[in-house]
Amino acid sequence: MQNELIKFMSKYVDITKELEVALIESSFIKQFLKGTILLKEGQISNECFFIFNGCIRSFYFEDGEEITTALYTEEQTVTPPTYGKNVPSKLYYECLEDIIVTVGTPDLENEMYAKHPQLETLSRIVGNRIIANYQEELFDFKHSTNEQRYLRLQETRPDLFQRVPLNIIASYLGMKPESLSRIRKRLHLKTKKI
Amino acid sequence: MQNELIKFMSKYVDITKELEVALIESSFIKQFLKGTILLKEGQISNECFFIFNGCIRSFYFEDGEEITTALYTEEQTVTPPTYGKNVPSKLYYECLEDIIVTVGTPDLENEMYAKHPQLETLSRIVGNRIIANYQEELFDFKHSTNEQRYLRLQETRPDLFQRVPLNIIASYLGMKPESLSRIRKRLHLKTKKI
DNA sequence: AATTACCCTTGACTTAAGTTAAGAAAACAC
DNA sequence: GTGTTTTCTTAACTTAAGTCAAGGGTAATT
Repeated sequence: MQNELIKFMSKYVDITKELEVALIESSFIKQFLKGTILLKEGQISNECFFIFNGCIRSFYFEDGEEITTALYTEEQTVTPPTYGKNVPSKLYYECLEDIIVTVGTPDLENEMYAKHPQLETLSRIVGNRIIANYQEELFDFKHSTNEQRYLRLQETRPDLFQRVPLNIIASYLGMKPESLSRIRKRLHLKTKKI
Repeated sequence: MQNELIKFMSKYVDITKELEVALIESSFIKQFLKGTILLKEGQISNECFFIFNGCIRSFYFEDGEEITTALYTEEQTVTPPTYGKNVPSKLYYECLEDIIVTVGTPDLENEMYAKHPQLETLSRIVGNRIIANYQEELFDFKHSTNEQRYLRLQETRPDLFQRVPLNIIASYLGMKPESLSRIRKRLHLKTKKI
């Protein structure tokens, strides 16, 4: 199981055998059942996650309505915006499926950075990669229509449509379920006509 | 001038006197005139910037139209998504005003990280902060209307409206200049009625 | 001073999303 | 199995954004 984490990290930097052993020894693997709330609004966030298996969504309430902000699946890291900061979370984190994750905490992280400086380099590099991804996602989203957003998600994360209800996907895409339904209908008609 | 950079960094971690001196000695300060293109589409990006003064925008062409993806001003870092990667940039970076910046390169960065491990910690922490900001910006943008996006920009970066043409701001907000014009008209009418 | 280029606004029309309400369809519980 | 809840779709209506075209304003250029 830990190999997945090593594999993920190896994409970005060379992992020495020593570091690999340290990572495996220090990793806390946990399982949670579908429906588990990992973090509630108002709580302090002291945990981040790397998903081996399953799906997590983050959301908040606005006018009594759940707004889905993110959907995380295998090989993704889940770091609440308030992780390690002493401020209450605005977001809920909920397991949409049974999940298997490693759990990280600020203390554990700092301890590991002190022992293994390469890990800090790794963390910085992965961070830069994530920043570049967010930049691109934001730019793309800003300059596309709901239909293009739907099509892009189908291309980049087709699995989501097999495992997450459409109303949650609609919210994640920033539209109403009715709009998503209409878009899907339009596209089906087009493909049938061809 | 370098004090601004130190001030910026001090927000995130304690800067030792030794590091401060090293930063000041190693910093390349450059000036560019309004209209200068810092990076062109197709070029490799080997420079990042910290803005002391002025305004930079990034954009790309789509169907012959300029799409503005970002607007950077004082105390912001400008890191092209392809910075340090050996791939051609899709984006242009243009000075909307005369600017004063420090210029960073991957080589210089790595040299500094090797000499001053605290700087790597700093970089990691600032990176995490930037990630949290992008997350929030993306979530907010997804779940708001064009009018709310306009109002939020007015609150968070009112200076932009004094220094950047409205058609560029419209593009940055992901809408057409006509829409921005109508939104401003609607809002002016509302405030006058009250 | 006249010309040009650029920026901003306006109006008419088209298209799509939000809203409200209602009803299938599917999943779940008992 | 039946009943219940959740999810998904549809329709009618309202509202707002995109599109196209035109015109006014302002600053820069010659």
